Amino acid sequence: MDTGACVVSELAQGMELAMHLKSILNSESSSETINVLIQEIISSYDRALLMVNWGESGGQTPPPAPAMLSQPESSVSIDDSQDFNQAFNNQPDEKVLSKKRKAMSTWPQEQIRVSTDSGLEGITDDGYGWRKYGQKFILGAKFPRSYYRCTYRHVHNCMARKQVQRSDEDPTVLEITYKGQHTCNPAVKPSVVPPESPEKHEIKQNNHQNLLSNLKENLRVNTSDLDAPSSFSFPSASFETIENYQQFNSLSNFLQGSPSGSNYFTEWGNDFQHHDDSNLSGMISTTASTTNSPLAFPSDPQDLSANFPFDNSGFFI
DNA sequence: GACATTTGACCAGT
DNA sequence: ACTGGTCAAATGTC
Repeated sequence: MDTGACVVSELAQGMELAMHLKSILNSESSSETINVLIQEIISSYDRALLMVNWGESGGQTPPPAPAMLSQPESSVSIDDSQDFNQAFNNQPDEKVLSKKRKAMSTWPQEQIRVSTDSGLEGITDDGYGWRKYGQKFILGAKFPRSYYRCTYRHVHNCMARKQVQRSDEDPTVLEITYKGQHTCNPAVKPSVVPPESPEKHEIKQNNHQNLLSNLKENLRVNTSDLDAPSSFSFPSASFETIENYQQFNSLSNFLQGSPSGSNYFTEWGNDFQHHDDSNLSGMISTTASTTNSPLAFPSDPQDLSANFPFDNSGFFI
């Protein structure tokens, strides 16, 4: 099956699952059933997105779905790579400092590219807290590389790290490399982090609603043209002055979900706007896969069920 | 005061 | 020796 057909199949399956979900949300189904359905919908779109990306990069069929949009604690089966788990389990003891860096190079690694041109600030937020611990100009690169580690490194001995670098070719693209796996669980964060204030909760809810309404208004998937993935359009918004490094750095920090930034934008961004020229793979591309993607889908069943934006012809309504 | 970022210095790998 | 990655003191923000 070619990429386009696979994408259509995945999207169709997602739509079917969404319909099913919508129907059972009106009945008295268990929350477990609902969660399973939601996870399957997410996985389905996840695979479709991967296919689009791989299709564009060479028209190949993607590797087995890594469920890049799924949370690690998902109850649905995820294609957990054995290599990944082995590498994860072999994370070095921090005491062995002399061999630490060498060992770290073998940690599971995932690189994604996120375009800041999309206005999808929240798309890089993976629900984890990150703390910047360094910045360095890399030889041959126009822009500095920023180093982040998990905020709960000491609390949960979480050794997850990530590096963020602006692309030389396209300054609006952030290349984010994740190293290691979180051993902290975002679900237990409230024991460490104070509960969200009502104001923040309201902001978050508004973002959900903005997301959905803007998706409905602006996002269209032309299923008849899926062999040309660029037709899968995501919107665009203007970026700040490129030459101003400080501005970029501030934006970068904002994107990384630092507590002073946008931890509250945990879903697919909050400011979709229509733009015909941007394309999905330019906005997001994955060059390696793990089960712990930074990309998050709305997890609230209400958000997913409300006016799920496909019609029968495969278009977003 | 607590916590985050910045940035020069230091360390380890090649 | 060079480079990338990390540390930690200084500084900023809430």
